[in-house]
Amino acid sequence: MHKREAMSGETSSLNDNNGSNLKLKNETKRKVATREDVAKMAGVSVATVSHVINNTKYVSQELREKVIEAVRFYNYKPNMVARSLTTKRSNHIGIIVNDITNPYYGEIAQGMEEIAHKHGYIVSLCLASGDSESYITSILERQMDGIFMATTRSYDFTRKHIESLVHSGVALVNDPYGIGSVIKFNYKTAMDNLMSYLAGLGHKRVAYLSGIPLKSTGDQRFSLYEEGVEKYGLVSDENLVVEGMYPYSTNHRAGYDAMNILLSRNTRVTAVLTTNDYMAFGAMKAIKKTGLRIPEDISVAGCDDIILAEYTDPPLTTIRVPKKEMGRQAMYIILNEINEKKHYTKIIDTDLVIRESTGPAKT
Amino acid sequence: MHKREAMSGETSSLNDNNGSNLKLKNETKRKVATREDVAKMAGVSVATVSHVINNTKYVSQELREKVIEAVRFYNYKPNMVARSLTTKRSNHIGIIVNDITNPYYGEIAQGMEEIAHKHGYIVSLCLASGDSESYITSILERQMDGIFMATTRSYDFTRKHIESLVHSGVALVNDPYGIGSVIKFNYKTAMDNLMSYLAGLGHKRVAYLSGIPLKSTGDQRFSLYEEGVEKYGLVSDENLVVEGMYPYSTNHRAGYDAMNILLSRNTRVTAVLTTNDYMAFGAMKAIKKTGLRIPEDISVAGCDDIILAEYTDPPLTTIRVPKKEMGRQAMYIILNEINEKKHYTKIIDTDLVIRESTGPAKT
DNA sequence: GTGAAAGCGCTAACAC
DNA sequence: GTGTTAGCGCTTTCAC
Repeated sequence: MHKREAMSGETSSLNDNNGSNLKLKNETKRKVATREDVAKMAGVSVATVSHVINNTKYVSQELREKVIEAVRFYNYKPNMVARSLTTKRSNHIGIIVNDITNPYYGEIAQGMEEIAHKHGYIVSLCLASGDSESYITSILERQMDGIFMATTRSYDFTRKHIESLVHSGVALVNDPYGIGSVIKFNYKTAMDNLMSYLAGLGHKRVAYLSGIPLKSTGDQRFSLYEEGVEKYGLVSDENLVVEGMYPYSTNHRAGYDAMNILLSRNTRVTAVLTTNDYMAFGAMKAIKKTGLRIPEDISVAGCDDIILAEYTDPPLTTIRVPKKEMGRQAMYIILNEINEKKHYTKIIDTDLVIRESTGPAKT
Repeated sequence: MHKREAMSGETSSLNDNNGSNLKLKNETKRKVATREDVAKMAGVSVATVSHVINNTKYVSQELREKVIEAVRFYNYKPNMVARSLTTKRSNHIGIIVNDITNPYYGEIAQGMEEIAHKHGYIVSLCLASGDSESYITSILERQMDGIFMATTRSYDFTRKHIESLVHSGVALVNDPYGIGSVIKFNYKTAMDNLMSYLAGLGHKRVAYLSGIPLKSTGDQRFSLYEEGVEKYGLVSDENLVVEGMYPYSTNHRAGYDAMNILLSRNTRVTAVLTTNDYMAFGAMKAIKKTGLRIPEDISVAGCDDIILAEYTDPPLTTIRVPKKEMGRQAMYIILNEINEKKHYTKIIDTDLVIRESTGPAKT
């Protein structure tokens, strides 16, 4: 790493007082105006400054204007850290995601941030790949007001972890024990359409590639897959199911590996469903590598409909889920939960999107 | 939204004192143990508790153990908000990105978070699509220690904005005015290889699709493109350059639109370069839509090498940039800058990755 | 309508 | 080696 001279003039610029008459208690620290400076300049008390800033009590037009001017003069910004300390509200929420690299989570985070920002909240990233204990600690230490556990890995969190959050009054969405609020996608119609569509194309042996443990997580889509197999008279064979392995992941690599396992089982599979689109991409790669064609030899369907699903070779049949909307709704729930101390349940519908990665079963 | 009964038993559970003898000043607020509770239980002063927790002074083994036990008993976590107020360090940094939906930014954010988390920092998301002024305010209010402006839209921030950050002592990486530290990719070799490669394939009319204004941002890649055109004797024609339009964006939509503009100009183009992979995806879509083939009619090359570039139809030739590493290094720089009050410059090399979206020029 | 002052949980002198 | 205490910047009773 190349060091170079400080360009901002360091100490000299730090001592430049911007023309104001701030009294600096500590010359070496940041010198920003506080409510006291503002109060002094406006010739009022700090309480009054507080009231005009927060609109928390009527203040005469005259003083109000003086305060506003002083605020402007100093370019004064309230110190949220100090405020949080007294109000016990950090206006800081967290989103726990598997992998922010996956546009699926990116969209959720984006939707969430949109609403959070609009309401004066800030959202911090907690990556579920790390040590979950340390994130719990972080959430607690930072006095976060809420957490959206938008991760398939929420089972990494013990009941004790979650309870310590609840105990501290953290608003929870999608905790693995259903203690807080719940928001989820409803795959029922979309999955039924998908299974019916595949059955209609003559598929008998449809596989399910999962990146996560199936039973413990109660994956709704897997249940619907099983129902579909039954309903449409498909072959029920546990060799057609590839479960995730520790350390569970649902990326393209996981899809690639799962598909190779499936192929090695010689199941005469003609269609595969995956946990998400990323896994579908990996599965497609594995299929092509063996010289098989999509969809002529094997049809592939993903889930999520991330942007890229449209651009793959061939374009991916998948289930479209309103990701950004989930982020927004999760934030609304957290906002409500913080204020009302109530829990909510929200179900969001999904759709089947048919593209070219699925076609008639090989005869 | 369906309301349902609070499942956690609300007030009753909030009054459940967990067996501890915390004195609750305010029964309706969160009741978490403070250092005072811990001190009392351990029979020491609050200062001593502080010292064992922060390892800031020697404390006798005996007291140390007592403190640790009390900490464990209460499951005590230091209140970072209070700590920040006194230390004037929030251990909170921000990353400003265009679009967290783009895996390019996802990877950067992930690398950053990895290092941040390891050092007790938390990273918050600031989406550049929103009102930049409000993010500046937020950064200031929250007393953030540092900001990585990992966005092509940093020109949205005025000099005044940036100076207010500097003035408050916020460590800056990649601010648009070069006041703070700088981290960037070096495209020189990769771009030269790409231009030489295309020239070798017989391409004479190579286009450049940008999502951002070209001159003002000083896009290094565009300069290198121009150099390459010169060096390899390609056709220099401003019709081959499509500049971004306000509101600038570099997503697949922007690529689609830019490609359509290019096609409408009848330039007999045989190869196109784009600002990033997302734009390349859009460009490919536009090309295919007109019935042209890739790469037989038009070659396409992107930049970034996001995961999906490998899976498109056809797989995309692109420039591989170590995104996660940039995130890590940016965080290291911020860490250093916070402690050393120095600025740094870091250049990261990139590579050309040739896939099937580029081929011989149409004759 | 406005101000004084207590207190949020912590750190860092400074005493002892 | 350990304890006391004065703030950090803010909100919020409670007087005036």
